Amino acid sequence: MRTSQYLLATQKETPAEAEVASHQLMLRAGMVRKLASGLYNWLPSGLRVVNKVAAIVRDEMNKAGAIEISMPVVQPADLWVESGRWDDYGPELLRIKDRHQRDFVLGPTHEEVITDLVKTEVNSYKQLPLNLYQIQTKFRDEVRPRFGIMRSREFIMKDAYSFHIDEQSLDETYQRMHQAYCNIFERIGLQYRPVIADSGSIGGAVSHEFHVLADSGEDDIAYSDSSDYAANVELAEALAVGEKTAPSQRIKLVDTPNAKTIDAVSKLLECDITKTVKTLIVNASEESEHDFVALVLRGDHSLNNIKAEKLELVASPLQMADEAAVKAKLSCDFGSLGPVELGFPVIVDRSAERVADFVCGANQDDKHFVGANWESDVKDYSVADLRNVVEGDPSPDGKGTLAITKGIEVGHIFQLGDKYSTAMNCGVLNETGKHEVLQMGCYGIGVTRIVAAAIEQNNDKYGIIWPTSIAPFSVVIIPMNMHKSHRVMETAEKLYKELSEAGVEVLFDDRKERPGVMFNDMELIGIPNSIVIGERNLDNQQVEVKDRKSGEKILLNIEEVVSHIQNLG
RNA sequence: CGGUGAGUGGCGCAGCUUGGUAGCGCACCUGGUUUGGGUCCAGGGGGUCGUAGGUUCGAAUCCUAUCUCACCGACCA
Repeated sequence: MRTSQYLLATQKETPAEAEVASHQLMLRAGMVRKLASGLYNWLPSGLRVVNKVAAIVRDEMNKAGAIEISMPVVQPADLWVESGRWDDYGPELLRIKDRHQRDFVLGPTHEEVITDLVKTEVNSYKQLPLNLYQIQTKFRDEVRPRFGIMRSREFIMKDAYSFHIDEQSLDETYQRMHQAYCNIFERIGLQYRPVIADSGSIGGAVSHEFHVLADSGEDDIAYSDSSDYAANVELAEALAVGEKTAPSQRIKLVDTPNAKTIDAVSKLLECDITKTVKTLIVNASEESEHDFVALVLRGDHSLNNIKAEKLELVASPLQMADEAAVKAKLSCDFGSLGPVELGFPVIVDRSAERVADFVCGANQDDKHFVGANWESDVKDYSVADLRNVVEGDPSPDGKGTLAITKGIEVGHIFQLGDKYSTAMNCGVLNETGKHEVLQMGCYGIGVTRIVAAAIEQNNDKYGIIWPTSIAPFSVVIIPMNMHKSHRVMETAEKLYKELSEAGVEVLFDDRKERPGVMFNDMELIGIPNSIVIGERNLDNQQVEVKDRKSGEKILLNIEEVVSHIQNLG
């Protein structure tokens, strides 16, 4: 491709709306242009990258035994009513009507359509397992589209759905998809982690997210420094920390005027914050005989809502108790609560339970207890994992300690079980001739999001540094003053022809621009290699080949260039 | 949905307080100049000042309504 016949569309200035690196660079490098909030045009360079990513995903999916199909973006509402998600999905689902006033949706995902398809096309267990996928545009009417391509409303996703006669078969395919995803991210060349995830509202039991590690990520991931363990912070199990010491003090009531927070109390009483506990009152579940449940954490730890609401005694969704209602019962404010003689169930975090001689609220305004102990002073309580993990906690798998990093979710795989197949009555005849509902798995990869994530992870002050696997071009020819020098032009044309014929994706910057302009544009776009041709080196029949990532330059004889570039992979 | 801020040539912005010929930089076009890291000079084209209404002799500027966008929050396969 010649730049003179291409739409390069680079720009010097960064549009004010772009916050994150990938968004800024994609705009400046001429990859995308915004059409409206969360909607983007893909320009030639951007589309080339999208297609590269899609090709790798497609190849690995095929290798893993999945079969490509294509389903419509517009879907009839009936199917969503049938699955129950017409009501459950909320405003993120864009609903439209056709000319006959029939309801349709723009597909944010395709569980309904695929389940309906398989229901009619697959009738026997002999046709299973089956894993179907598509690479296709999705639409989600995000509350707040942001970060450019990272969270747009329209995006390209690879979504696969597998169907099984039993859970064992589902698990086999799930493991195979897990491996295929690892292959994809490794082949693209990104730093990533598979993490144990919450299956969320899509339902199902087992689930992993695949995260590209980058500081601008929206999710927090806890991972072990010495094993493969990684989990979303929301889910990471928090083991007990701190030594369990024997009680050495008797409980004592002290005045703590105006000390309503853990910080204030520990400061006033001059005690370490890890020797305090805090008490949070939440609404109890309906099955419970009480109105409230007290959740007790060590002073420096924070409550994990997801863990809390999974407890039997706790109402789901989790709801903090109304302060007035608590005051009516205990006649004190939130700032003076403690687990001693509360009159409703007390659940203590594992780490809080290890603290002896602790400081806690006395359930009287402006009073706290010091030297309190579980066995002697609280007596009736249970212990559970309630808190968020923090950096330095022991890893739940027993190997190493946890660190926390930011990640960009680029893939998510689920074992759905029979949620959709039951709702939509999707089954086959089994070996005994009886109708059996299918087990399902679903596996998504954000193709366009990977493009943005790759930039987040690979850029410098000059621009994008594409991994070779997904670069829009493998090499660019940058001639110095070609329009003045016949020798330069001849060499450039020759190399362009030879590289093109060798099947190398080569860009030829034949614009009548100054060298600095070309260097800057090509570094911004992030092409992995450039061939600089100038009078200077032609005297020795040589050209310069420069690596975008390392900045290293080497001189090569002209006839060596093509094989050298090919060997770079 | 709540909070904050912004809408002026393709992009980045000034002008608004105190109403009176719509400006600057980048980009674009023409000519020259320069040529291994975003040259320099001269000339040129392009804007219903988000939209609608109002006040006024006169509105980018003041008032009202409305739309759009961004950031923070809530929410989220």
